Amino acid sequence: MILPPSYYQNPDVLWVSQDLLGKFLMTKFNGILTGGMIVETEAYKGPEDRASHAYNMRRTKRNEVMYWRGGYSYVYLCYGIHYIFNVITNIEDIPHGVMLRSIEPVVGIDHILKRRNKQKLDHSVGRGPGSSTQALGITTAHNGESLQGPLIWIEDRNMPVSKEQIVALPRIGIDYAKEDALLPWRYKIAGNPYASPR
DNA sequence: TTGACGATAGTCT
DNA sequence: GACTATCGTCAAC
Repeated sequence: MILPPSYYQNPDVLWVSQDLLGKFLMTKFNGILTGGMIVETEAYKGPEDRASHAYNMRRTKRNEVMYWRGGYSYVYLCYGIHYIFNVITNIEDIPHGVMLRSIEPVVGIDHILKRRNKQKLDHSVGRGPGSSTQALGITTAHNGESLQGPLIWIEDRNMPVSKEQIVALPRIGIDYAKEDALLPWRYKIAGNPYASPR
């Protein structure tokens, strides 16, 4: 089942971040279907979150998509090398989003390995936001894309993830955000080798 | 297993 | 002109 627009328009971005664990992010570009299970996410809570591109309602050409209603992709280039994929949540003009940090490759693994320039599947193939976008072929060309398909969508495949399996940790790479850098808004599935260790 | 560090380019001040 | 929601490699432990 493809997650509907109403799912993304949920007002609680922390809940969505946790609920996305165990869901399947799918892409189909040029007829090539690839996908993986989401095992690690981070929440970004727009206006009051110093770590967010939309802190204090900052609105630029780059982050415009964050102000759309939930259910669209926000993709940007980081450190000049890596594409970062986010799911936009909440209603129009409330810039909340979930960054997808790590996936466990499941569908189209041979294509994923080719994109990642790897010989065989190991834990590093989908670990980290830059790696997971590369694995699924996502670039800034897919910024502002609908998550209802046909290019990008997220499926619920009935993979149960209990509350006890979810670990909350501080987010990564946002030291500039001062006290907000300590907020435990990174979530991962405990023990899953495709998520960040520890 | 952990830690330092360079690569690289778009965006904002 | 400075900064960045990172990754892979290499060296030391």
